[in-house]
Amino acid sequence: MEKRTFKDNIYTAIAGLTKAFSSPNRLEIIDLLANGEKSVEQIAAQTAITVANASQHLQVLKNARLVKTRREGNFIYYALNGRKAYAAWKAIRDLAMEQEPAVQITLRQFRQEAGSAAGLSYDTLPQNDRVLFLDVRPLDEFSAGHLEDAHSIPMSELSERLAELPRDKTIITCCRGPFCTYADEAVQLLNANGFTAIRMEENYLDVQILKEEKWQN
Amino acid sequence: MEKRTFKDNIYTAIAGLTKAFSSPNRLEIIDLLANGEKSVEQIAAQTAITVANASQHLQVLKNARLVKTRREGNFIYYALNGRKAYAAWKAIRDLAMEQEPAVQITLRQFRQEAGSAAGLSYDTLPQNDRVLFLDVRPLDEFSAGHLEDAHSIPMSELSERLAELPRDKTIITCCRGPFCTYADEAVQLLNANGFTAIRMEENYLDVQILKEEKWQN
DNA sequence: CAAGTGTTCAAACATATTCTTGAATAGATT
DNA sequence: AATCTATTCAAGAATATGTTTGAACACTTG
Repeated sequence: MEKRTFKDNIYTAIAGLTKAFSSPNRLEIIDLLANGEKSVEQIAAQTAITVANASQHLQVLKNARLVKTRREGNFIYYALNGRKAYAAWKAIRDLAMEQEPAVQITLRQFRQEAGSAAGLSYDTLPQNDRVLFLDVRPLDEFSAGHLEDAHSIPMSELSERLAELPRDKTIITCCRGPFCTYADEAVQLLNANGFTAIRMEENYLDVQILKEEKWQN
Repeated sequence: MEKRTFKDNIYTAIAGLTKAFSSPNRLEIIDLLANGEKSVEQIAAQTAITVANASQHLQVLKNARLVKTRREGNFIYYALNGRKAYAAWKAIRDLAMEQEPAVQITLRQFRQEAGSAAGLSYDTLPQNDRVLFLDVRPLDEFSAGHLEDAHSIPMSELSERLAELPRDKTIITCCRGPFCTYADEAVQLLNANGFTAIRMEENYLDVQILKEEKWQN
């Protein structure tokens, strides 16, 4: 094989993969699927994408092997395909948060308006009995994976279940990650009700990766 | 700010970044620049891209803040902008090598024809005096950064400088990374001349990241 | 200041990508 | 077998992207 042919083939193949990452809608889908499998309808409902369009994006992701499918009854559930697929999305996300001004500005402005200020990074958080980790994602996402010591109250039920929460601890709200707004809404609600709440920046997968890296060495 | 506006802005901004990664030519440029700064002409010469086209791709990369520039005399030198930019490219590359059949097949076939078989990963390599690390990249790239204990002979000079190499050690050739062919050519030349040579899979930056991760924890 | 060199720009063309709409399909339920 | 439901497909319009070509620009050197 020619040296040039080799390189062309390699970089073209990888570009096929990165193209799957290069649409806002697909990024939102990836970010969503990182929190557990979802049907096409569920995905369409949680994003501003129509069902047909979501289906097409999912085909693109599937052809790039970024997602895998599972059928159950009438539903086809899509899920992220493998740890490295998430790792790639995380690397891109981290890069954007570090050096993409539009991302930084938008994040800062939204958080400021939402009253949730800057989120805290997991590894700067105290791990003692003065804090409570509160996962406000829908229950099925919590079931699919969560921080060991997290308490679950889906955002949709939070206002009715405030009694479950301690008033003498700092509540760390966690959700789907830095671009998810559940944790911001939770912080707002909790602070308005006399609790002390802060949002965590990462999602549980990020924390898991962090811990694995620590163990590994 | 509306929740929806927030997410649209965020994911659109990040997609702007990933689009910069989504062209074969730009990926080749990124992979090249990871080994040290280069002028537009140099980049065009090392790839199959015309100067004008390379310049345009570089503008795209610059707008995405993936590369930075430095002027010296008549030349403008482009370099990768920051560790996270490389980390993102590496995450994508690793993902592709793990689960993109086209990449795996092309790599295997090329290496087989080149007689360099499968490359070895740095962390599986013995670090004793039975091996010699031989960096066959051009001298300026070696100068920009290399493995501590590596010996440098640019591929273009290798055939005339074989006398410098020991016949009683295993020679580990290293170059720009898994998609660079210098190390394969070197292995072929060395084996044909009675040396024992194997190519290393990673480049020096990958090894550096690997070592940092070990130190960190 | 003129000439030379490296780089960028602008226009034009061909090709890809995205979203919408409405119909088709595959599997489950009745 | 007929019906229902979730999902996918197909076609078309609007927009975006990649490459080539030739000219323009910016800086250095004579």
